[in-house]
Amino acid sequence: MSATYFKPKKLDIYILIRLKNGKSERDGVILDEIRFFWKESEILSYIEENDIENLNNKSLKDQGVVSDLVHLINDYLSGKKINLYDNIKKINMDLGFKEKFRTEFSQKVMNIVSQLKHGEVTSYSDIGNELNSKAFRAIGSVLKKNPIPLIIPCHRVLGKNGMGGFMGKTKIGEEINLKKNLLEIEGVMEYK
DNA sequence: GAAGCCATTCACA
DNA sequence: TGTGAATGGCTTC
Repeated sequence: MSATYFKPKKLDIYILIRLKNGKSERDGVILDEIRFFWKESEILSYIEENDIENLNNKSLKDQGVVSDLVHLINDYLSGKKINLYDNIKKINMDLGFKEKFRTEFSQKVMNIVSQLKHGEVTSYSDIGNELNSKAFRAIGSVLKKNPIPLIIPCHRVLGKNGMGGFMGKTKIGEEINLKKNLLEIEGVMEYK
């Protein structure tokens, strides 16, 4: 397990990236988690609490992959119309999709969300319709557990009557503002 | 297994 | 607007 963090040029936040090596030698690097922080000190205590070793570890098999990912995220946040989900495959980084989402339902939800294009938004009920399910709230529950926001663009899922939640929160706060910021970067104006 | 939790939605006042 | 019921999958015990 290793981690690195950086401050993107365009947003006043810190982004922590956690990685782990695949099970076998042949496997590449698996993206374990992406997490946002508003203060540098919060990252350090999070790392301590979760017993993360090797911050900015240089021994990870392929450090190039990490800097590629940081570049990709910076490009995306600068307004370039790239789809991180598509691009991450090109840099030989694995998402550990099946490991992260174990139930059929959550895999289907995440599949739909990860197919959303840059600037495209949907709603919890639209996803439900696609799955022939009325489990709108369950869809929210799945998205809440998304450990790799940005890559799986859960910020592109809005409620029928407004923003909906983000990162576990439903009331307007820093988290939801970040969701708004991301949508603004993508040029999405049709939300309240 | 059952109860309780949810990043929702819709109808009705 | 605002409340309250319906909803179904997931987590926790």
